[in-house]
This record gives sequence, structure tokens and C-alpha cells, in this order.
Amino acid sequence: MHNAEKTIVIKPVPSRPFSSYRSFSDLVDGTINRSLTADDKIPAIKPKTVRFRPSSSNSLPSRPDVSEAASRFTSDKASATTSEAVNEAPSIYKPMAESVSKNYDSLMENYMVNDVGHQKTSVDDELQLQDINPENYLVQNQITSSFQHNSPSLVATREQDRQSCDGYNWRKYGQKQVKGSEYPRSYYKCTHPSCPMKKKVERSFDGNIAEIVYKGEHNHPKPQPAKRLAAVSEEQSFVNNNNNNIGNNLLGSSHDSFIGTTLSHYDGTPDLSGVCSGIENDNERHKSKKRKHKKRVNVEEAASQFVGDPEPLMQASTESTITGDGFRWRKYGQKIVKGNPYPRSYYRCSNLKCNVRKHIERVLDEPTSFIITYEGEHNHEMPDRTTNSAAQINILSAE
DNA sequence: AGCCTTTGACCAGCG
DNA sequence: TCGCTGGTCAAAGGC
Repeated sequence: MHNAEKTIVIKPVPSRPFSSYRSFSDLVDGTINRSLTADDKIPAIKPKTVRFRPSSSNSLPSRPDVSEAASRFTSDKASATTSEAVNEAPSIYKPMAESVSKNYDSLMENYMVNDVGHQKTSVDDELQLQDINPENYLVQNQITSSFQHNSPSLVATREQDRQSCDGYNWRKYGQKQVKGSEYPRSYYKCTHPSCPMKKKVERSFDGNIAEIVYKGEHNHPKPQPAKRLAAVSEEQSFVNNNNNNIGNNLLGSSHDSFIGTTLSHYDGTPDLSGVCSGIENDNERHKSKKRKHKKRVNVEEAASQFVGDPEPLMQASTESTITGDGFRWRKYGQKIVKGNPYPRSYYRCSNLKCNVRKHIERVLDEPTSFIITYEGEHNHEMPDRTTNSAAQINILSAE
């Protein structure tokens, strides 16, 4: 692994809208006002050989290449197909960062898919997903504690801590400081018996996720979510009736007063962002509480500087899209960044009061891999995804 | 009691 | 063969 390059990619600065990787505070302070240059190269995630010792206690071979998100996002039929492939998987695996699962293909597709009745965004064109390698995927996150605002449910029970927002239960079985990473890496196993799914999480000292790598595939359905707070439905009704977003009223929307949604509330949908993983333990909860009181940075200001870039973004659809990370996004542009022939797509949280942005780009050296970078904090709850999940299931069924 | 995290020790691949 | 490294084990303690 090219540690130096990887470090750049995963460095948990809260913002990386430019390939020059300035800090978010720099952006806010307006210290960036230059255009991209040839020196602004996008670091690629290089292949990494992962030595994997088959577990003697686990009769099910695990292939460290199918994302949890992806597997979660596929039908049982698709999972069965993958399992067949798993049986032939070697015990030495390549790179978690080099390619994207075939499930991730559909996942990424849905990641950009509008809900019922809405067309996909042009992500297929942007990212050329059709050639995604049925192998691994990696989610890179630079996030600053999303999802923690005004959410009583996050001050949760231990059970809820254990259950990540991806809906599965994890048990930490190790932690190690790995060379080349400034943060400790934690190792988690799915707590379901005989499930080979694992994940590695690198978390900064303030609790932000620097990197999440999923390995293997769940061989079981997602655990039944904890009972949802009764208040949610009422709240959601309110939200739905007050949806300011374009078109997607069926889904409900983000709203500052929206409270009570449990972590398990997004059934069947992927969590590419890892935004919820930052609340997986008590420490994280406490940190999240602290972050509540942090002054929110003005992402809008930073973005306006970006828009003023000499290489303007191509105008994109103004329709909002609820995505795999549970939030609704509106694409506001895309552009070719020097050093990478693939266009980078820019999204903004469609909640009018929220300044979170993200961008998605292919990895130069590994076109089947994507880097998803988050910028800022959501100041609202996740939209209700029930309807969206149904829509996604329909999409999968149609395939 | 059960399940979790923590953490030092151990193992195996690689150069 | 040896040291480095990443991944895993397992005992101990906590909730």
C-alpha cells in the first residue's frame, strides 16, 4: 500500500472539495481562491494486499470484497449468487480499495437514484458504473459528525450503540495502530453466528471516521430493527407535509425538528457514508454531544468560492435525490479535475437549512473504485427512507 | 448471565 | 532466517 497516498485520501479533514486538500476552516476563512493546477493531483487509492487467514471457526468462506452496504442492498437472490462465488474465493485477497463490488454497482446506481417516479441522475454517465468490477469496494469518508444533531435517539441504549446505523450488529475484536495511519484501526465482526462479515474502521481521536473498509458479506438478513419510537410516525407526517424539496414528498424530508428516528430506521438501504458509525460507542456519543455545541461552519461560503472557480461546474439537475447514505442530495455540478479524466460530481444536501456537501469521484488508478467525500455536518435528521427503500427494492426486482 | 470493549500476545505473510 | 507488519485471539474487566 502506498501509505503516503492513502493518507492523503483518508485524511480526516472535514472538507476536501479541492484536490489541494485544504482544511475546512481554510475554506471558510476564504483562504482558498485559486484555481486548480496541474499540481492538484488526485491521489489514488492503490491496491492493497490484504492477507486473510481463513477462520477455522467459520465454515463459511469470507471474501473480503463485497461490501456490507452492497450486500445489504441486494436481494437474497443476488446474495446467493455472490455466495456461490465466495466458495471459490482464494484465501489471499487483494485490495480493499481497488475495486467495487457488483453489488456496489447497483448500490451506486441507487445511491443516485431518485425515488418513486424519478429518473436517475446522470451518475451512470458520470461514473461509468457499468464496468464496475465485481470485487471490492472501499468507502472513504471525511466526515464531521453527521447525524448527531437534535437526535434524542442518539443518546441511546447500548443496544443501539451496538447496532450501527447500517442495521447490523458488530462486535469489536481488536484495535491496532497501523503504520501509515495516524489513527487506530478497529476491527469489527458481525455478531450474527457464522457471519463472515467484518469491517475495519479508522477513527480519529475526536470520533470522526477516517476510513471504513468492509470485508466479506453478510449471510443473513438484517436484524429486526429496534422498535421505532412512536413519535416518529407523527413527526414524519409533519415532515412530509412540510417538505420543501422538489418532488419527493413521498419520502419525507429532512427537518430540523424531526426527532426520534432510530438508527435502525433504514432498512434495506446502504450506508455508504459511514455517517452513523461514529456513534457506535459511548465515547462517540459523548463526543457527538460535545460537537452539538460546536459552531457550525459556513459551508455555503466556502462553496461559493468554489463555484467561482475559473473552471466552472457544469450545471446539473436541480432535482433532489435520496441516496444510500440516507440523506437527500441535489447535484449542483460536475467537473473534470486535473489529474483525473473522470468527472467529479458535486452534491449538496437538499435540506434548505443544511450545508453539507459531498462529492464523488472515481479513483484515477482504479476506475472501479470511488471516493466519496463528505463536507460539513448535517444539522437535521435523516429523511424517512421507507418509501425510498421500497422504490429501491422495486428497482432491484426489475433487474 | 450475556455480551461487550480493551489490550497484550500471538500468528502468518512478506521482504 | 529474521524482523516488520497487519490481522486475530483470548483473558480480563465492564455494563
